[in-house]
Amino acid sequence: MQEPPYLRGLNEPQRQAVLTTDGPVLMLAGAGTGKTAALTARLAHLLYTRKAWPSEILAVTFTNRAAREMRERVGRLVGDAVEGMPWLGTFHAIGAKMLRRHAELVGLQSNFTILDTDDQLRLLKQLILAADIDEKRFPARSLAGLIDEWKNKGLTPGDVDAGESERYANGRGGELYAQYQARLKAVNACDFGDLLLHMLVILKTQRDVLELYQQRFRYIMVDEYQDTNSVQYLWLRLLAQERKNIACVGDDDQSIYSWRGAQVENILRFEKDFPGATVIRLEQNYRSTPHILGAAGGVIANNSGRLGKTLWTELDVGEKVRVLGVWDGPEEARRVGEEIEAAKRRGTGLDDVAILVRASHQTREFEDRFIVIGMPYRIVGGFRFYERAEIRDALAYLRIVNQPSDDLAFERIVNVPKRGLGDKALAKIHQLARATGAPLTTAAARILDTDELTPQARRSLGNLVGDIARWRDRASQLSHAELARQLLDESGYTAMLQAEKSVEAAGRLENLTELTRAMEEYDSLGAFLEHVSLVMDKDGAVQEPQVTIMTIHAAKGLEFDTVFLAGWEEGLFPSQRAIDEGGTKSLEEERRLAYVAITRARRRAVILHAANRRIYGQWTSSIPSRFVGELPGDHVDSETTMSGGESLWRANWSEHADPFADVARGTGRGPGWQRAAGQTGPSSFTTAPKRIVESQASAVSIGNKGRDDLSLGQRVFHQKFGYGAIAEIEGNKLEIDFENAGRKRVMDSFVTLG
DNA sequence: TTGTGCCTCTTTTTT
DNA sequence: AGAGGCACAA
Repeated sequence: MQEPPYLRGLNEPQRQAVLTTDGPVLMLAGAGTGKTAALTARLAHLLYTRKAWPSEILAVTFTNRAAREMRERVGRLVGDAVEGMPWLGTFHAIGAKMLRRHAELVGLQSNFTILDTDDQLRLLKQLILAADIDEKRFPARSLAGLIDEWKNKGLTPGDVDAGESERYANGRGGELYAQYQARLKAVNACDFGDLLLHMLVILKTQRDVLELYQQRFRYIMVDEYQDTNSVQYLWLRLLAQERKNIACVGDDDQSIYSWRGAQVENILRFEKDFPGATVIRLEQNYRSTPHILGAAGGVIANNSGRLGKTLWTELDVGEKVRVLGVWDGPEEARRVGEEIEAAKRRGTGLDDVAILVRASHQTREFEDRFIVIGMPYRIVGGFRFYERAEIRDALAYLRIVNQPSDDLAFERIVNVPKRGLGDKALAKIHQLARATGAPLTTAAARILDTDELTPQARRSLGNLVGDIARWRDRASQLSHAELARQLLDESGYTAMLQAEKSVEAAGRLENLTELTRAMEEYDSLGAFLEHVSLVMDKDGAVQEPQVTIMTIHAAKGLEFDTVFLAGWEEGLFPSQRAIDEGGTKSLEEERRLAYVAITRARRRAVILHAANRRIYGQWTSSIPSRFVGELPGDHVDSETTMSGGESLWRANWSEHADPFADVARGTGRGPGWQRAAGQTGPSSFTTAPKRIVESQASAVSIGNKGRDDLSLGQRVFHQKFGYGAIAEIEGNKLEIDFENAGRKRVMDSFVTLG
């Protein structure tokens, strides 16, 4: 008998994970052990053997990216059947889908709006103000954080006890939470947390609904189980209670989201929660070399309370992990740039290279450097497309057209662009709205008939109200993309950006064009708005090969041939906060982060640490991370560009302007020093390190063909810096006085004639 | 109502 | 350093 195609190439434990379909299954899958392959094969198996119809499988992931990937891979195995899988998606997408069907059970209408964090914060600020609480002492942000935490734990306002309530404004936390929920209901909206919490309440209180879903979902699969929080856990437990066919995949060593409410305990406790569970360990790693696994394993071994896995691989031993000590942040960026150029010459594609950092601000140093040397790069994360102000503004306009009662959208755009409708006018509209129980748009229309507003404000508001009414009329006749374009023009939004004439404004205009283009792919305005609320990312167009720069968090689940791990210094990684506040738990999470970081690499990993770094604008001397010290010696090579250790740094001072002559320097002996000094003891600073590497003077330029279209004084345009005039030409390097960015040195290949 | 200068704060951020 | 918030002036 021929075995089905989806089993091809799977190892024994993977097969077991695929074929053990019934009863609870816990799949402990270490980094790079092919868990997605096993998971998708399992899905294919369920469909192939007719154990379930596509619509009878609940498959949840955390990220849209993971959901997309799973959909694609299952599609490859079973073809179109995947199209019929309505319940494959993120927790939030699935929550939203269910909630729209049962919205009335929690007092919402099924076309409720999903608020973004901006709206949420604005709403909370209003409540805080109304409650006469000093927002300086008790910031809206912390209340938002607290409410989010409660929702993550599955607590409704009624469940918040005095002790919890005490955490905000002397015990008024619970009261404000209740008010917030009431306001959300009033404007027919909910936040991200509600998508899960409302559904949990429904499942808990409505027997028939629970039974409906328990019946429907013959099989449940959960990816990244170590990252589930309490609501998600409670959800799953309810849904799986009846059939108990639940398969969870995870890796306790990769739990890095506790600050978002994730409970590693969920995975540690699985066998207790689901008695009789089959536990399957995936330990064969297909991704990394033995040295990389050895280095990662050595670090993570310092954590306690692990379920424990031993990764092994059949791959060749490969290169050792390199630890590279440098003078300061700029040198770190310079060195990485040089290394990448060298790797490129050896044939490594730039798409195979990533730089991983602990905190997003670290990306900047690399960005600056890469612009200078002309290294193509992309930054993942940071500002996401749909979180940009201009996109949110545009969306708010669309929301107000789509949903007249969307008060928060109205507030957002009422004075953007500036229409002379400030706090005063808005307060009056609010007052009328409250008095009549009408939404803000209605109140705004009514207030025009009164003499509440100044003539100027009245005229301005009249225009806006008329505009909105007109757009609403057109909504039925025009495509929504076309509507968006007209709306942006007629509202004056486009004009506002055009008037600004800055590089940023030009970028914003482009983003808006991109937005309207993206809208064309959706059937209706409603469908598009649902997409943007839930899928807060944009699949960027594939283009030329680029180096990827991102945070370690963003890199989870990805892999690269060569990985640079920057900024392994005490205070940066592990972060100062983890050191100061969270105790062992936080430090262990940082260590897991280090583990995730190292295991992203297939063949080469380079860990960097700088002796000096500017933190909050202040030059600070730093010592290598304790995690550097935890790397096992047999898997690591250490180098430093500061030859001879500390004593010779002074010689370097003449070459660098010493920016912190007055900063007290520590002893230089700290957690990571032993490793950093090249496997020598803490007392042997005078011993020469294993290898001395001199920093190259400057980077090699790429694309060296000179240009004959450039001359002094020529006006040019640069992607990042905008318009400027050439002040100096030196080979293919230019000095340009930018109108907004000042004088910068850039490669000629990066400018176009302005 | 809008523009300004000072003060504070600063991790990570899948949804 | 750099952004965002807030109090005050025009």
